[in-house]
Amino acid sequence: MPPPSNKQPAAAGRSAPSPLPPRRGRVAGGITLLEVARLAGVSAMSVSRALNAPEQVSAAILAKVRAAVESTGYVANRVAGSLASQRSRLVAAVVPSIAGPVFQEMVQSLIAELAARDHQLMLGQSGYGTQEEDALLDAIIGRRPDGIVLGGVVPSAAGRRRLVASGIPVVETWDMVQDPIDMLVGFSHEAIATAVATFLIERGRRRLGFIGGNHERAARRAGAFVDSALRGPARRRAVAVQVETVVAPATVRSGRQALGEMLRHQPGTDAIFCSSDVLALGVVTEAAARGLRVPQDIAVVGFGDLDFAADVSPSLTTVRIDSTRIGQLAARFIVSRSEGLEVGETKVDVGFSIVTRESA
Amino acid sequence: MPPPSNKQPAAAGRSAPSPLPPRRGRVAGGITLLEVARLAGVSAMSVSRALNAPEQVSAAILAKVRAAVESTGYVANRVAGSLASQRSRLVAAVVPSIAGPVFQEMVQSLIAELAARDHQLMLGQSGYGTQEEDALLDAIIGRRPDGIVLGGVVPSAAGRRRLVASGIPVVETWDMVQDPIDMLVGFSHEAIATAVATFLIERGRRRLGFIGGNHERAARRAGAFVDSALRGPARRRAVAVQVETVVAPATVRSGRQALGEMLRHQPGTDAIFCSSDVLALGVVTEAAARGLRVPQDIAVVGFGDLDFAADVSPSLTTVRIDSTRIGQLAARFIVSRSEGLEVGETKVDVGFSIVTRESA
DNA sequence: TTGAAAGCGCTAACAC
DNA sequence: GTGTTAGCGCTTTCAA
Repeated sequence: MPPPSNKQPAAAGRSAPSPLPPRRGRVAGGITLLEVARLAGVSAMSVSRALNAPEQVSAAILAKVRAAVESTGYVANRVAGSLASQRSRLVAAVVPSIAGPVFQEMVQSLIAELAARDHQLMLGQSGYGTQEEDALLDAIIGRRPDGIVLGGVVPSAAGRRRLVASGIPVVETWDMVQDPIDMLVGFSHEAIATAVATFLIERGRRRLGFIGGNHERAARRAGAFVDSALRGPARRRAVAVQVETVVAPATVRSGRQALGEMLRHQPGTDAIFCSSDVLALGVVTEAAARGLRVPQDIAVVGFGDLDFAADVSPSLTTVRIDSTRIGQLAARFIVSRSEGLEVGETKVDVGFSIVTRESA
Repeated sequence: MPPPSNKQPAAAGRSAPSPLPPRRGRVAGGITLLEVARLAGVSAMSVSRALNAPEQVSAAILAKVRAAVESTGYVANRVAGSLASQRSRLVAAVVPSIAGPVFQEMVQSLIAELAARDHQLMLGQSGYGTQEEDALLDAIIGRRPDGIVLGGVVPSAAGRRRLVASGIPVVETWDMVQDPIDMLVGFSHEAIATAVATFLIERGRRRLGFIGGNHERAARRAGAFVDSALRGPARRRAVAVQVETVVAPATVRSGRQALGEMLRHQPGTDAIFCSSDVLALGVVTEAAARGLRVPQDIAVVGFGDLDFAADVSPSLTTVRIDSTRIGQLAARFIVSRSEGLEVGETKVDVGFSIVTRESA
């Protein structure tokens, strides 16, 4: 034996020059797979299999392992599992804010659908500026989630590049963008705006208004709304369209104020499309306060079909999106992808519907 | 060179009897710390330090590492980091549902506060029965988060035991329970119910009503409300109190229906305390539909001070909780704990206030 | 079906 | 300040 002999029999070491101190103390931690294996009198691998693929294991081993797990209260460390298997069973979602009820339903269905497939959701909020958003994306990528769901978030060019480079499956939602990063589940803001404009014009409205948040999605909707309102034969188009912008997140209050602005800028407005039911509720409330009758004097269309839309007075005509389906599809796409399954078409337009109620 | 020469220079091997096959193929993965280190011409540890504790590293190395990171687009793998350091920088939160806007504000502030301290939030939804909830807790424990925040969730005895056994810091919120698992940030449902009952009685109301969800928190509030309404000298107490229960989650519709029930069971009810502003909005709406004036004929008090409370008509008198503060404190407690800092008092009552507006 | 070995990518501990 | 070593707790791969 050459120079300094190895003092530590159990540990491996290069054959060559190293002092090899005794056990270096790392913190203990809880019960591990190995301990369960010893207790059950089987190998670690058998425990792992019993837990993750019970069908590959004999009944005898299964019973022993289950008993050992039961008696120790062992809960497998998924951090270690993730590192070894390169699958985290974690999915990240980024939304502008969970405050607006718009993304709630999607997040909820994401959580539920993922839980059913033994995955968990990590939730991030963007909407604090590009800088922070890119940092958030890095924090997410660092966790190597099995997928990333973007809810109404348009990443910066740099963010987009990192996303692509990471190789992590991405599902963009809410918006049928032209050139998706990867997968896509959404609907067309333009199509909605066009449909609502047509809806209002067909009902004889001619002085239209749009109230939306100061973000890109609303802006796109506004543009399409104006365009389609002013298009077509003279008898089938608006004579005026006005757009008002409110600071996101939209509130009932900002809706009330926006109606004031709208009427100041465009007196005689006889129909308003709001980019959120919350805004619409504000508009309806303010209209009542001003002695305007809804829908006789002014028609109001909201967006989201939130839970209160049907039950306020007057009930709200609104655009309904099946957000639950969006969440489900996003979850399924990601889980399937990470299980190596072929998923068919991964660009899905879930469409929308106009729910006609009293306000329009 | 002795027997089977080591074919693989980079890997260690026991000195003794093992066949040592060649490289066993694991999937490649992306760029690793080691590659960045090679590129920068420094050790892996220096890269790790440059990234996590730049103050411990010389400017020269820092620059080299930064350049290498920049050029490769390297994003450190936190799964590996978590396993090695026993700190996941992940915090889990469990709420009954993010659909009810009640927990939204807390979750939002949790996310924000955690992000500011370089932690992420994992979100779970309970409220699918004890079975599922315990499974959810195990899924969470398996990820070894740095902390678990329980929002209005009362774990089963078994769940509680596993939580304690896991050694993971737990913050219970929303409710000043008697015997917390670990840390606690909340308020007293009883104190609120008592305060509201007193508030209404002092304003001359005598036939009180309570409308709440069919869950334990609301039940506690209902009990305390009834108790304190019927306590005290005859001239300062209610002559009747009626409790109506709605299926959670509360909606405007269920509030409307509940008012109907209330008036059927207890005609002449002149004040109602709702366990959510959403219910209160329903009650107010239904009252208007029935020709009852609010607050003259019937006073309504809500709970939550949701964004619309001040802006609907009539504006809602309601109980306000500083949920943002709850989220902040919960995040701070957990992060401090996982950094080994002493946190002082970890049972905090954040209190509440009654916001008086038109409806009462 | 079961087990042994190696290693996922990082950081704690220690030595220099 | 910087590098070396071992190992976090699991799963993949391969061999029996």
